[in-house]
Amino acid sequence: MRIGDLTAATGASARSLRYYEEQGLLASERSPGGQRHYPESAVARVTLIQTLLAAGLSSSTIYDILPCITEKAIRTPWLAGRLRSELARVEDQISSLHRTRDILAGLVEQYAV
Amino acid sequence: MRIGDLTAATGASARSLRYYEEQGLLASERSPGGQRHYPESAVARVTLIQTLLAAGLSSSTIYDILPCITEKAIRTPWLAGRLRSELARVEDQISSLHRTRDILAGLVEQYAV
DNA sequence: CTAAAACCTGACACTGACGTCAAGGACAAG
DNA sequence: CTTGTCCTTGACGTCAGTGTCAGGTTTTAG
Repeated sequence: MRIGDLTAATGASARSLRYYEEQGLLASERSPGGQRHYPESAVARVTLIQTLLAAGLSSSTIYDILPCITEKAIRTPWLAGRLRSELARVEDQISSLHRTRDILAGLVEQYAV
Repeated sequence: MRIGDLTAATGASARSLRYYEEQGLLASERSPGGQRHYPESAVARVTLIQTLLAAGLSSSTIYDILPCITEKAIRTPWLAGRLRSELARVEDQISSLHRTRDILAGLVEQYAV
């Protein structure tokens, strides 16, 4: 598939897809004319990237952990620590969001009365 | 208290406090010489602002909803809708974070084996 | 009174994930 | 072959929250 098909399939803009490639998150083959071609699996990969980005992971963090999602063989102590610290960060963020949700929910409830 | 005391009490930088004021999130009295003075209640207010910012609310959104946190009398249909939509956004973000947490936790578990 | 510390405004810098525009090349359909 | 659509690279713009620096004023301690 070409880049237009991938944008249609994932909702990511062409700009974003090129950016992901620039950051090493997404690979592409090139046609003789230089145009990008993606395998079907790229759809899932882009979806995953979007999920992680939406969770506040930076592209460089995603760059670090993506390989160990797709190829399970890569296990280094450094990577394990990286994963754990990102997990901790995400859990912190979740509890922070819970606090905010409770604040907002309380307000909404007051309004409903 | 002066701005230095407030930074000490909240951890927010002086720059951030001035920014909050610029955005209408935080009020201050001025001394004859023009220096900011805050009431004790400013500590709680800044803490709240930081919580909401950390949850990804924009300063303009916080500007909208802050009055109805501190003064409960303000109830308009528009504001109620605003609150509900922000609540929905936060809850979406929480579930997105849960997905990411599950991904990371699964990886960490694989590594632990 | 004076020196030091704290504060002021204004402005520019930065980061990250894009949007957007320009100027041109690639490619399928007719 | 041509036309229209899709694609390319490169570069600059954006936004939000904050860092930081400059040059000047205020407040506090001694």
